[in-house]
Amino acid sequence: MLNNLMQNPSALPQTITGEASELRMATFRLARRLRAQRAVDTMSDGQFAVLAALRHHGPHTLGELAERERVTAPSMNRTVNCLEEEGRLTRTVDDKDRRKVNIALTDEGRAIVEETTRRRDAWLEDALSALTAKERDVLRDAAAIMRKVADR
Amino acid sequence: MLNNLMQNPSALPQTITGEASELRMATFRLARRLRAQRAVDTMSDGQFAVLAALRHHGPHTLGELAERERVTAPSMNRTVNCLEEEGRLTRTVDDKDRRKVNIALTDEGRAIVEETTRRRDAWLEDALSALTAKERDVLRDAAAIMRKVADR
DNA sequence: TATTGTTATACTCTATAACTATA
DNA sequence: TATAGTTATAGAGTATAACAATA
Repeated sequence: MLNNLMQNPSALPQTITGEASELRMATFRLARRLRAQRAVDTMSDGQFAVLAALRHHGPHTLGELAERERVTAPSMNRTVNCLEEEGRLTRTVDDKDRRKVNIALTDEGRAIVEETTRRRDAWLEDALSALTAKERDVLRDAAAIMRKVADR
Repeated sequence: MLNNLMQNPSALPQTITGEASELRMATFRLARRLRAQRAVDTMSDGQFAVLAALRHHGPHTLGELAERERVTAPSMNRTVNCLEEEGRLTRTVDDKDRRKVNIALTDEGRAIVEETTRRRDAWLEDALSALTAKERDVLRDAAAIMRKVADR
């Protein structure tokens, strides 16, 4: 292998190029199928992302939510207004700094996140159960590596 | 393993449940990072998806594009209008059925798809090059399995 | 005076309903 | 009469600029 590389410096990059394309396409395709599984069909991805952030990272101020989801504060304000009207989260003024609002999930909001998560995992579990034990091992190892790649 | 299953029928499903969650989160996270790499920052995901469909599956009628992207015909019409005005695709009336329009990429449209693809793969290649050969093998095998799961 | 959130306004993308042209 | 596409119109999500409340 090292020898091959010295004779042809592009051998490794070429292999990685093809592998990257395959992984990119497979990732997009699987993400698309998973995203289609949701508890509330009428909710946008942006709205669901807010509920999921609150579920996994606890209460946020408006500014924190906007930064996490990479939208402007007015835009996040509108999304939060919709979710508040629908009873999926609550706004309360912060006691220590009364400029801030603390945004937290209601039980209903939490239930929506958990039900969507459950449906996505159920769909995927069903698919995994049709694979061989060896194939599942590969995917288990791959998941850890993919997270490392995505979070770097 | 079989013995274990017979003594405890939930052993396999529990393993798959955790594995499914890990794979779901890793897939979403990697897809998000990949999607952020694009050639034209002002183009929406919906617009890019149309160009990519034309690039990979050739010319489409308006109805075919709408069905493939799961939007309504008026909605697709508007997206196609924008892309046509920007010179990224062409509309031509079908010779055999003059109700239909054939929509095809221009050279500029094709270049945008290819440049975005190139950027995403370059980002991913860079990440893969930091992994061990064994880790890349796992991802290569996983990509094939993920496609099988997504396409079933 | 700076920071946090909100309101005003406008543009894009989505939808449904109505319309035009062609088969 | 049915089908393919388009136009009319409205609702949701995004943005920037201006404003209000608090630190």
